[in-house]
Amino acid sequence: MPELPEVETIRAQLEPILSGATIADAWTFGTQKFAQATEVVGLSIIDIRRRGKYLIIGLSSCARFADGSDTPEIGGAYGTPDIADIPDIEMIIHLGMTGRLSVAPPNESTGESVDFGSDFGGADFGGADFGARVRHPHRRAEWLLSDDRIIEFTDTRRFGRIAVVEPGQYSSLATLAHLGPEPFDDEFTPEFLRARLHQSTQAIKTQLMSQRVVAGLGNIYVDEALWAARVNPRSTRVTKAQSVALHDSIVSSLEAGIRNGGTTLRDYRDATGASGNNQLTLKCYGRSGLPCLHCGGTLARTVISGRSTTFCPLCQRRK
DNA sequence: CGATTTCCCTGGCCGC
DNA sequence: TGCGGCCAGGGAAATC
Repeated sequence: MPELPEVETIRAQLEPILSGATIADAWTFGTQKFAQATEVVGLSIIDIRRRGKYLIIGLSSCARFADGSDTPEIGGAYGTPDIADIPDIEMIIHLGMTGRLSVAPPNESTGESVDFGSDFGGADFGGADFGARVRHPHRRAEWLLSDDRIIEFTDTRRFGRIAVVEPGQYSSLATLAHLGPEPFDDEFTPEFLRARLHQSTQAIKTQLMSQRVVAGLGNIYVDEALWAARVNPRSTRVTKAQSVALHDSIVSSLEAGIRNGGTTLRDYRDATGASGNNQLTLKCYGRSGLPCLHCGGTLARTVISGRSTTFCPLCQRRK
């Protein structure tokens, strides 16, 4: 499931190849969750940023860049734009559980049908601008670029979402509107973490999953971070020492995820179609019944706010 | 208003 | 081999 490291991996791959591209046409699967994808036709991509698990694609009707040219200068870290303009429009993409983004080259974009393999059997939705084209059966949106490449959004389980908004106007996306700080920002400190956790009586895992305390954690990285910090997922309070350990483990588990190209358990692929490698480094998630790598006890499974949770009953005792 | 529960989706897997 | 049932889970909506 794409969490912050997976979304960041995809963002870093897409920004250099899509900055400056102009969207010539768009197609969407016929449901409300993806319908707004067509509202960006005619606009140019000026940057691709990320907040938590949300991709934010900045678009302008008249792309101008900081150096005065009409082409972007690539190289900014974490989507920092080198563009003078503030986007006219933002397209927000959430990958949900199974969302994938990729960019098809021109020779696969028009003309002959694309062979997706015998198990797909996708229907031909060919239109005038996209040409005759067999779409993957779980394709939810496509954007045809003026250079004939196609941005493809595929989402088997349709938990993803696409929204087009005025820049910074996120009231239609409640979670994004109330998103906590980025885990790598200076604002996110052990003191901040502890203070925010103590504002609610909900279980720590529930709070971290809410995105309101800190942005970007999902089920995998939450379980990893709580285990590494030896904090019980049902705790409602943390000591100062625990807040330091938990802050550190949140940051380091997410950094490891990025460094390893994301976690592929089943569905996740990056923008090139490649699997990540972080699943090889997981020490807690999915290991219930196996030995705890801290204390040798047996990791247990429970359910917290409807989510499968793995933890060590011995070294993650409630305090 | 905050906390909790339900629902959306589909493919993979299990047992019979 | 086929099939019913269950599980995975981010986030929005409904309910408590």
